[in-house]
This record gives sequence, structure tokens and C-alpha cells, in this order.
Amino acid sequence: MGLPSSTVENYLKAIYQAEAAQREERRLVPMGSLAGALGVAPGTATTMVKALAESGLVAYEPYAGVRLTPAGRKLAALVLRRHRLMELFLVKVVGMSWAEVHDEAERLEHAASDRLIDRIDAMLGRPSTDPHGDPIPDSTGSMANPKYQTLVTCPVGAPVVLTRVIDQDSAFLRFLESSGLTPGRDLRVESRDTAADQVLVRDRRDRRIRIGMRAAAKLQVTPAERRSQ
Amino acid sequence: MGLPSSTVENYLKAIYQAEAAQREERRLVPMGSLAGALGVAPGTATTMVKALAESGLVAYEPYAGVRLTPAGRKLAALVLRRHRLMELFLVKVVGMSWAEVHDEAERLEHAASDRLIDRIDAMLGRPSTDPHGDPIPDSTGSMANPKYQTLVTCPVGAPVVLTRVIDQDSAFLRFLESSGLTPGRDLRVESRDTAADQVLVRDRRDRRIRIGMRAAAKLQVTPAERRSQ
DNA sequence: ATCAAGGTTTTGATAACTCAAAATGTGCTA
DNA sequence: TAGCACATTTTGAGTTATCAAAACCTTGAT
Repeated sequence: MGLPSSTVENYLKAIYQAEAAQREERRLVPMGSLAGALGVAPGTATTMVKALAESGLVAYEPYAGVRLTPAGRKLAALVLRRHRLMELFLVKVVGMSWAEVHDEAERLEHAASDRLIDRIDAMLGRPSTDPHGDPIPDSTGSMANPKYQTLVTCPVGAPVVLTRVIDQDSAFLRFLESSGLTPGRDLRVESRDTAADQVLVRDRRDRRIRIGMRAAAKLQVTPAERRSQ
Repeated sequence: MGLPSSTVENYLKAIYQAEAAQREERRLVPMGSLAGALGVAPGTATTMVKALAESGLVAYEPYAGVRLTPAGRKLAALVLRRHRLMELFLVKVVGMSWAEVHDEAERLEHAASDRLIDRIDAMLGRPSTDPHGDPIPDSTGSMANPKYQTLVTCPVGAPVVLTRVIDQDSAFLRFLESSGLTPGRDLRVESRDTAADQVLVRDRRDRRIRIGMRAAAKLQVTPAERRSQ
């Protein structure tokens, strides 16, 4: 068949991300969560997934769920590549805000040619991550996928760098920006209080930032490099 | 109803351009030429136009043709605005070639938000024409539409400036670029030979450029401003 | 082992867009 | 003014993507 429609691209992308989100490898994505992620009725997802299975992009096990085949995974990665390069481009070159590029890229990713994407990639110096810290697959569809700690799991007191934000919600991103919680920031968890659902974070200038556990879990970090000061 | 689909946008744009292309005002666009412009079967165009008429975007007269209403004209102009700003952006900012941006813009024009378009507009300094010299409608949908002479109609010997190119075909544009026939160039028609289907043009450095009448008619010009040399 | 509660699939419909080919209208020519 | 050539519309059908609701599995709890 011809080019995948943008509907197909969205299904593959959603399956890819659902697979990545689950801790355990080799588990199937349930139809319900796929339908939820795409905002369609469950039966719609079933129908579409059966069609994807016909074209060899996914493996479908009735009543169990769906998984990408290598071909499907590659296609999905290329969609993600277009999405993430587009986001970075909109921020760096067009000057749009971190919080508003996701929805824009969501539409542009289906319209941009490979040629345009490659130009953008070159313009940006073949970047490895997008504005949220998400890794950008290369043009063959392969991508580094490091597992980070989060503000909930990292050691208290240890200096860390905010590396990746796992949420594209615009209001959440605006909050983060206004709190100075953007990728690249040096941080330190001062304390956690599960009962109060609070994480107290200090930034480089020792300013206090308080966030809930749920939000903290979305902020991934890496240990800070030792640095003279 | 909600937002116009990209199919609707394409129909409106095609009708707009067909109206603009015909010399006489107030004439209807025949269904055949509309279908031809959109690459669909005639019956398809009829069906779609009837739907557009239902939503008040066009006036449809069976067996006669179709015409935009003011509402349809405004929508069409905004599509054209998105298209032309996108083309200029791709050339100026992304560095794509004159010849390849049309098809890219054809897809992106339906995916770009007003917000993105306005940023692009601002980045480019609120330009009035795109890379082919086509005027860019403003955000209210109004647009200057000057009538130019062409290399076929302008006086022989008079210095002119190439102002607008009425053809988006990529091969044609590549030819023009390699011949130095791009908007802004100073030219002079040295002679025309209808029998031989030839127009002989001189550029500023007196280099000879020969093109056919059909091609020459696609190149619109304005009288050159007097200039000391 | 059975059943109820869950999620999942099926079924029957709908909307938007399209085509091929039959039917129809229009206007020019003789 | 009769009729032909041509454009246009209609008809019947197909594709893709969707939903609501009925029917159906699977599983965990009793």
C-alpha cells in the first residue's frame, strides 16, 4: 500500500509510546489504553489495529493487546523523529514557547517531507534531544533510550540536572517554566514527604520550589557532574 | 460547522485562483476546470461544490459554474496567506530552493496554526509577496492584486523588472533559476518573433536569454524605475 | 467450578470523499 | 429548429475512519 495516513502514523506512535511507558518489556499494549491515548472508542481501536496487523506493522493478539513489529517500530520512530525535530525547530528557530509547540508539532509531523525534516535536522546541528529532553531518533529510526531517575527516586541532597520532562500538557509546562524547572537546570532534592505529597527542591541559587509527588515523578534527572565553584 | 477540512480549503483555493486567472470579472468557474485543477473526477467536484454552497461558501449555478461568496473568498485568501507565507519562510529561513517549496507549502498550509503563521509573518517583517512574486493577503484576508504586463505584452526595448512568475511547476522554476530569471531581475525584451515562438530577452549584463512565448507569458514585469548608472 | 465485573470485539450506522459510467442538459451548427 | 457534441449531473458503489450499543471473552473472587 501507499504512504501511511496520518491516522496510521498516530496509532503507531501511540503504541510506541505506550510500549516505552511500561516498565516491563515484551508486554502487550491493551486496546483500552490505546483507545484512551488516541481519544477514540475501544471498538475503533480494535478495527484499526486489525488493519495495521494486516499490513504487518503490528502483532495483534485478540483480547490481549498489540505490539509493534520491527517495521511498525521503525515507522513509529520516524514519526517521533519528525515530531521532536519539529518541536525543537519551533522553539529554537521560530521562537515559539516550550509549552505551545507540542500541539503544533502534532499536526506538522504528518505534513513535513523527509527533505524538510532533514534540512531542519541539519540546521539544528543534528540534535539528540528535543525541548523536553526526549531523545530524537536518527533517520534510520534508531534512538537512544536511557532510563533516568526522577525527582522522586533520586537521592536526597545529591546535586542533579533536570534532563527530561515526561508530560506535554501545556499548562503543566507553563508552570514548570515559571518555576524555573526546565531541562538543563541544576537542582537538589532537599526533602520528600510522602504523607504531605510534597517534594522540596532547591535550585542553584538555593531558591525553594515545592511540587507534588505526581509532578515530581514526571521530572527526570541525571547526577550532576562534579564542578568547581 | 467546525473548521474547514483541508479538502474544503483546497476547493476554495482552487476556485479563488481560477477566478483570479480569468480576465473578465464576475464570470463563473466551470466545474470541468475546477475538477481539472484539483485532479478529481467532474462528478466529484459537482458533489463537493453543492456541499460548499450549502455552507454558504460558494454560489453554485447548475450547468453554469461556481463563484465564491464573500465568506468563501475570505477563507480562500487566508489559505493563500498561509501558503505564501510558508513558501517565503521555507526559502528565507529554512533555505529551501525556490523550486521545491510549493509542494511542501501545499501540505503545511493545512497544518499550521494561525499562531505559527503570525509568528512567521512577523519574523519575515510582514512581507507583501512570496518568492514567486505572488501577493500575500493580510490576516483579514484582503490582498492587493495588481495587474502586470508580461514579457509578451510589455514594450520591446523598455527596461523592466521581473516581478511575478505565474507557474509553480518545479521543473519550470528550476529552469528559470538557472537562466537567471528570478523576481527582482532587471530585463529588457530585445525582440519577439511570433512565428518562431521566441522572445529574446537581455539581462542587466546584456546576456541573451531565449524563451518561448508560452513561457514568456508566465513572466510578469513592471516598468523599471529610472536609475542612474 | 461458577459468576460477576471488567475489558474487548462485533455489529450496524454514519460522515466525508472519491470514482466510473449512465443519464441529462446546453448551446452551436447546419 | 433539429440534432450533435460536449460539459455537467446523477447514480451506484467503494474506502477510510469513526461511534454507540449489543454480544462476547477472561479473569479473579467466592
